Amino acid sequence: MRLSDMLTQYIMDMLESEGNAEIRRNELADRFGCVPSQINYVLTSRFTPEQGYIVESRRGGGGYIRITRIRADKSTTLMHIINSVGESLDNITAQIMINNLKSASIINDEAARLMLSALSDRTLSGVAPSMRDRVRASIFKNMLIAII
Amino acid sequence: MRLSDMLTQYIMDMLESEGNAEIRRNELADRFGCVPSQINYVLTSRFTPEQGYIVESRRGGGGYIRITRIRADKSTTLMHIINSVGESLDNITAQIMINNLKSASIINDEAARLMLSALSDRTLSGVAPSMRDRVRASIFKNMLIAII
DNA sequence: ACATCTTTGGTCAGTAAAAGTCAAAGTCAG
DNA sequence: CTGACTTTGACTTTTACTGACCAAAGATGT
Repeated sequence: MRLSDMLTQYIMDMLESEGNAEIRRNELADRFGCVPSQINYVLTSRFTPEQGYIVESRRGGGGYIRITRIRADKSTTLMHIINSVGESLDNITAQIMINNLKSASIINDEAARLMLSALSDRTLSGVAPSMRDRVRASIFKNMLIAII
Repeated sequence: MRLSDMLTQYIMDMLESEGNAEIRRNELADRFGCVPSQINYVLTSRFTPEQGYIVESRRGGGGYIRITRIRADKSTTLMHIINSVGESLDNITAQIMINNLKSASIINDEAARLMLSALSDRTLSGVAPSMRDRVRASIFKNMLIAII
C-alpha cells in the first residue's frame, strides 16, 4: 500500500473517531518514516476544500495542522428543504424540488428517479385523494431524512 | 496462441477466481515479455463496457489497473422482483428484498436507504391501515421500475 | 521592548514510478 | 492483395516522494 494512502487512512480514521484531526507534522512524518513534506503532499492532494475538508495550521512552538471535514451543503440544504415542506405536498412542487436537488448535485440521477417515481400520482393512486398530498409530504421528508 | 489471447485468458482467469482483477501494467507486460502498451490494446479490444467490463486505473507510483465484470442481470433481477410482488407488500418483506438487492450490489446504499424510508410504517402512517400494504407495494414496484 | 535563537510548518523543483496515446510496422484470414 | 487485427516503441501525462531552502510563531536572554 502506498505511503500517501496510509497517511490518508490514518487521518481519515482520526476524523472518523474524533470528528476532527489535529496532527504535528514532524511527529507524523517520523511515525511513518517519511519526510515532513510528504504530509503536505497528502493534505493538498486528498484533503482539499473541493473534497470537503478544511486544513488549518500554525507554525512555531506548539504548532499543529488541523483537518476538519465540512459536511456543508448536503445536510444543510436537505434540512432546509425538509423544514420547508409542511404537512402537505403536491406532485408538481415535489418534482421541482427533486430536480433542484439534482441540479445542485446533492442527489444523483438514480436517487432522483427513485423519488420522482415514489411520489408520482400514479404510484399513490391507491391513497384516498384527501390524504394523497399528506402522504406524499411524509414520504418525501422521510426519504430526505434517510440520506442526510 | 496469440499474445492478446493469452493476456485475455490470464485476466479472465483472474476474474473467475477472484471476482475482480487488479494488475500492474509493467509487471504483467514483463511476465508475458511484451511491451506495456500491449496490455492497453487487450483491454480496449476485449474488456470494453459493451463486453460487460469496467476498467479503472491509476497512474503514478503504486499505480494499477483494475478490471471488473459488470453484472448484466440488473434489469433481469429487478423485473423478477417486480413480478414477484403482488398487490400487497408488508414492511418486513420489503426490507428483506431491499437488503437482498443491496447485498447483490444491484442498488447502492443510498438507494436502499431511500427505499426503506419511503416504505416504512412510520412514513405511511397517514395511509389507512387497510390500504397500507397495497400502497407500499405500489411505491416499491414503481421505484424499481424507475431504476431499471 | 527588542533582538536573537529555536521550533514548527510551507513551498517548490526535481526525480522516479506508474499508466496512456498514437501511429507505424507486422501478421493473417479470405 | 487487402483490410482488419496485432504488436511495438517512442513520447506524454499523471501521481508519488524527497530534500533543500523559506517563513512564521513561540521562547529566551538582555
